[in-house]
Amino acid sequence: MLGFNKQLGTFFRSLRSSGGNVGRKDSKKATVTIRDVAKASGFSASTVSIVLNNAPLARYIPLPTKGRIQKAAKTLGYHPNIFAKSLRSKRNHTVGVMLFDITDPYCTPILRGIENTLYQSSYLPILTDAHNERSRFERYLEMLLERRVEALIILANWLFLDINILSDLEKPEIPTVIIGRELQSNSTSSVTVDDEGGGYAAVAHLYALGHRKIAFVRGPKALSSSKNRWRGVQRFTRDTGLQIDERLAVDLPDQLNPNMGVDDAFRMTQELLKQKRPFTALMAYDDMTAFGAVRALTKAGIKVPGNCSVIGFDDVSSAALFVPSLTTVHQPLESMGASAVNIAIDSISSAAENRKVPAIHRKLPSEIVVRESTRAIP
Amino acid sequence: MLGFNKQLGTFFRSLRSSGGNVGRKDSKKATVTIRDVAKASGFSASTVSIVLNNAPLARYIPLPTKGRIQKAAKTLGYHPNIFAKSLRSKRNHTVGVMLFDITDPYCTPILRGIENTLYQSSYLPILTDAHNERSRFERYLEMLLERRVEALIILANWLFLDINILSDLEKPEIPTVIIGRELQSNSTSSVTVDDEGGGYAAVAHLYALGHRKIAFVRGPKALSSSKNRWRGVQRFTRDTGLQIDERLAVDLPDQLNPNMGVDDAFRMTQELLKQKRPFTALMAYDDMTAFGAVRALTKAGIKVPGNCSVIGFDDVSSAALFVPSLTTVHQPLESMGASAVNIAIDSISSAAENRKVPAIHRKLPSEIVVRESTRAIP
DNA sequence: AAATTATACAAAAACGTTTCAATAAAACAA
DNA sequence: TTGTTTTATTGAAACGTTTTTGTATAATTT
Repeated sequence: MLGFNKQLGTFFRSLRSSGGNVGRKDSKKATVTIRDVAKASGFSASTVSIVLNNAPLARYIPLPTKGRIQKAAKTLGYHPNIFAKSLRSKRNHTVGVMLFDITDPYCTPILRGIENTLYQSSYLPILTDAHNERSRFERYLEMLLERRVEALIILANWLFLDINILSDLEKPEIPTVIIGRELQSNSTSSVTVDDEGGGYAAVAHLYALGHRKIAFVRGPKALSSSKNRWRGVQRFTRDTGLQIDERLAVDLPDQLNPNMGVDDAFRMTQELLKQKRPFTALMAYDDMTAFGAVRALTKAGIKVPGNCSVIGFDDVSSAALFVPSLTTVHQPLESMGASAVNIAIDSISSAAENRKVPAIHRKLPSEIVVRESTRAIP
Repeated sequence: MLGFNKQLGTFFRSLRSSGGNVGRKDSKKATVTIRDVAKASGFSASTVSIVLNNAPLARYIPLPTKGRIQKAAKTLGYHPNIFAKSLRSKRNHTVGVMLFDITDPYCTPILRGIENTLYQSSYLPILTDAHNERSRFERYLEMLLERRVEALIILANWLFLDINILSDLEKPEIPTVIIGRELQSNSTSSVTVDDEGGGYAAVAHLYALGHRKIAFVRGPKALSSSKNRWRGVQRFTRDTGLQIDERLAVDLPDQLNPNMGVDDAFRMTQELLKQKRPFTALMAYDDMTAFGAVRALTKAGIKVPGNCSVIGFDDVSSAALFVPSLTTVHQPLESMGASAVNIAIDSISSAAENRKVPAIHRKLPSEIVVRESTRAIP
């Protein structure tokens, strides 16, 4: 606490534009530079740089010298100018994080994972949000590349990712990892969750509770996660012989706003109910969809989970708060963010050493978390 | 779509490390610099710089010259090196955004507002998240200052802000605006919402619906927003003579995790119920608190809003999705973010012109949004 | 004793900009 | 004509680092 004030105090002073270094010749200098430290310590700027960065040559510098330099740097409140540093080293310890829609609750935990892991390596994220607009994505991509971020982490949430964007990403020679969308590319890494396994586990859960008449509100057809989750369901039906009534399976419309998913799901569920085909459980594409479905069911006088079980996917933070709290397939979002950062940082250092490493594709397991919205058939 | 590929294509090429500029002498250059443009266009680097930046001197440069330089820059795919640029100009079009907990749903819309407004001015945010840890905040503060961000925007969500942090912020000579906490400081600007007015409106809404026996789950005592909202309630009681039973007013414990607010509220509401003092409405500190309260009420067999109305505060995105959807006091979060950025950018340009302007303190009105969780007394 | 190697430091050359001061030509005024 | 201003362009000096190369001195080996 106290140490902070002292430490940062001198830092601020050193950044201040009023003359910090008294007693020097004309002394109207704004910041304290490496040369100031050199003069104060009695060594040259080169030596100071070598000592302060622990460069290879620092091996030859005796301890007393190091000590004096470090002391001088500290008392002067020296902080290297990051622009000059980057200009030389071409590195800036910054990565670009590109979201497609920060409004999507799916983002937040991933962001937390990204930030936390970056922090451990003293990297800082520059955040951009494409608002689901392609042109905005491109603009941001350009801005980030101009800034020479050392890596790119792209959050492909709820994204109708067309092939072109992928190919655009191949061009820049900068480590890139995309979260939530697997590419067969060997220049862009990816971190995904096992959607198919999750879909399988979700129906399996309902099945185990005795449900046989199950309705499905699938995600938009264009979404790869939607396809994969459904593939898991189909695999389960093959494995067990469970019959799916296709008339009880509807698709959310292709649509850019993830939060509209709730309203869409609400409507689709109402239409499902209009058909008067009984079902005892409903599997939703994701949690937002599930929220919409529960709302429709409740409004129709169908109790959840009393008369109908509902299962979601994602485990967004509000899933646990919902009444009834939502049984769902948990995605390890924070880990995904962490994973992406680890891949990115590894790539950065590989590139720094001129080692070529192929793209990494990591698929994390999902895990079902049972809460109140599903119940065994009486 | 097509234009993009062409544009960015040359950009990528220009950043590539394989020799981009063929035909030059030894031609193993990694990037295309301003001198390349100079040679290609037949003018000097100075002129190129002046033209491309529209510097004051550009006034004297005839159009044909400008044209040739711009063409050369474009065909070469020249993009100025931002480090060199910043090294000279001491500006980098970057602001630091410091959150105290990104997990707090209150953050997201503000972040959206910040990002969107920055985008308009071609600024980019560096995102940090203190995880409610003081030491982490300090570390991040130092990192951001080292990077010479041009301004600081601090999101004081659910923060037990001690005086020291405030005073620390006074030191750096960099425009700073804090969201969610008003300071009397005249060096740090602030953007807040009218908590007192919101508290007043909330209780007024319940009163108008006929409720007279109202329970309160107040926020942690240390939180200024908690105090201010309660002050609004008290003002209302003075204005109307409404009686508040102090035994029906409880406080959330001081605690760092905003999402734990739900559990805390759940417990506190249960204890409220144990007292067996009847109440027909409950006003919660914020939406999270309200979620916890609804859960406790529902569990105790008390229907919301049938037997008890509940009102929240904040209007986080899940408030509308909740069943029943939550009546709450809407904070213009996105506008708050936008407002903060506008203040910050204004301050930056004032500082650039050596104009001293005092800190700005903006207080935005809140607005009640009526949904399902409140109902008139029969 | 001479030759070699290890140690300890510094000078200078980048890195890619922007900007100030200088220059030269052209235009204008006296 | 000469002197002054305006227009058009440039060389060179920063900006603050890091890194390479060079040069002493000291330590070690032959």
